[in-house]
Amino acid sequence: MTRAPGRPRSKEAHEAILRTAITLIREVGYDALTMDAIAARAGVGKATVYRRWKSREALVVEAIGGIVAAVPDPDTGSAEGDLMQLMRATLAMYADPASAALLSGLVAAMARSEPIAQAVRTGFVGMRRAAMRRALERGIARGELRAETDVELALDLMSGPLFWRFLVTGGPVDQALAQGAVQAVLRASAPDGSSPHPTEGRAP
Amino acid sequence: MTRAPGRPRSKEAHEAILRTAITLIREVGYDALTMDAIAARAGVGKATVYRRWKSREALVVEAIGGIVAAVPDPDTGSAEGDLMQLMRATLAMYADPASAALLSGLVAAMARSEPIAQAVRTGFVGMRRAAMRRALERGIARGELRAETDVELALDLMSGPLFWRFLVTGGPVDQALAQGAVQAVLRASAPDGSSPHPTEGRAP
DNA sequence: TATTTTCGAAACGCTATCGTTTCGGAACGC
DNA sequence: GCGTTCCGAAACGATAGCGTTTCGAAAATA
Repeated sequence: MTRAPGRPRSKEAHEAILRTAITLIREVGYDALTMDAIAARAGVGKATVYRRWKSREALVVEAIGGIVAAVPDPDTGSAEGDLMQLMRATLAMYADPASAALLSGLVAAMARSEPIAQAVRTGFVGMRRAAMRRALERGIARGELRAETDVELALDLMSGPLFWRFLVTGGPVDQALAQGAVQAVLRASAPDGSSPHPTEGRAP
Repeated sequence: MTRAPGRPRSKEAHEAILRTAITLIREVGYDALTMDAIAARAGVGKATVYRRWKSREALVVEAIGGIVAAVPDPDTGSAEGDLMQLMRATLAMYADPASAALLSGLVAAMARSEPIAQAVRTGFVGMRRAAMRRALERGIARGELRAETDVELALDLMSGPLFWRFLVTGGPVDQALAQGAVQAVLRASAPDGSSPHPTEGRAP
């Protein structure tokens, strides 16, 4: 690895810029995000920003990748227990004003920028999704869910209603909703002849 | 009713402005929507726009109210038939690039403006929701669904996954998804002891 | 006909953001 | 110590949207 001459780029500035970008998306959304504001808030010259990223989009893509939400990876012994624990973590995200604003701010950006859409899908959304997928697959392996279960469909049946209520209907994004979605998936994918075993409630 | 003196306001201009606002939200989204562009495209002076609406937000709220999507109100005799027909209409909306762009353009606006959020909820989203609610309630009256069914939850279990896939995962918003969501609701809300009767498929 | 109001079009001054450039100084390799 | 590169800060000209105002013409009432 050759070492370039001259002063090396400041790691602190780099991280401060990414951190500030996320903070500002939370506060004002993606569309209202300006390079001037990022540089000023990060205590950095604009030239320093443009030296590293050629556009706002490129900066945001990298910043999104840096959001590493703490997603649990539970193994309670039952699909219902695992899924509900993951759903509670998602409820907490929607309940946190900062995270919620970030999400709604990114939705508009996703619709207009494919790179940003991919970053969100493989980033913090993808992490949650992967954890839920593992919980479902363990449930299938245990025989709690049918082997032919459409996992992608099941995932969207659980994540979708929360997102929909949060962004569109404005209805409560609460435990009852999470429970209803999980129960619907468990009942729909229950092995033939098995009776449901609602240990946490029944739904809808 | 007294008649004001002077030249009356042009109904044509009024409607052209509202129509153009919708068209431009589809094309560029809400954030990039400008009064100059609306006036120019509508063939109208900016003063004419500002004479009627004091802000872009007020204009958009009224324009949203004018979107009267043709929502079917089916009565096929079964909850499954009715719901699937409504879901197919929703699929068609997502499949239409114009409507889809409009929806994603409005999501960002809803997050930042409560009047706009209300207009969307009571407007074209509310119409679809009301039709689905009627289908569910007929199903309850017929005994296809339990009387204690949480109708609001059931509605969100069906609408949410489509919205989620469309905006976030980018997965297919197709018949299989609609069917999976409807089947999950029907199974979850089936009366005790009844066997499901999947006439259109099984899911997930 | 006289008066009033709206019409489309254009220009106004103002502010904000863009991406670039310049500046003196600081941090590195050689 | 020298050359190079990056640093934060500031200013640059350009573009764009804001909301308002002005203009002569058109459309209504009285």
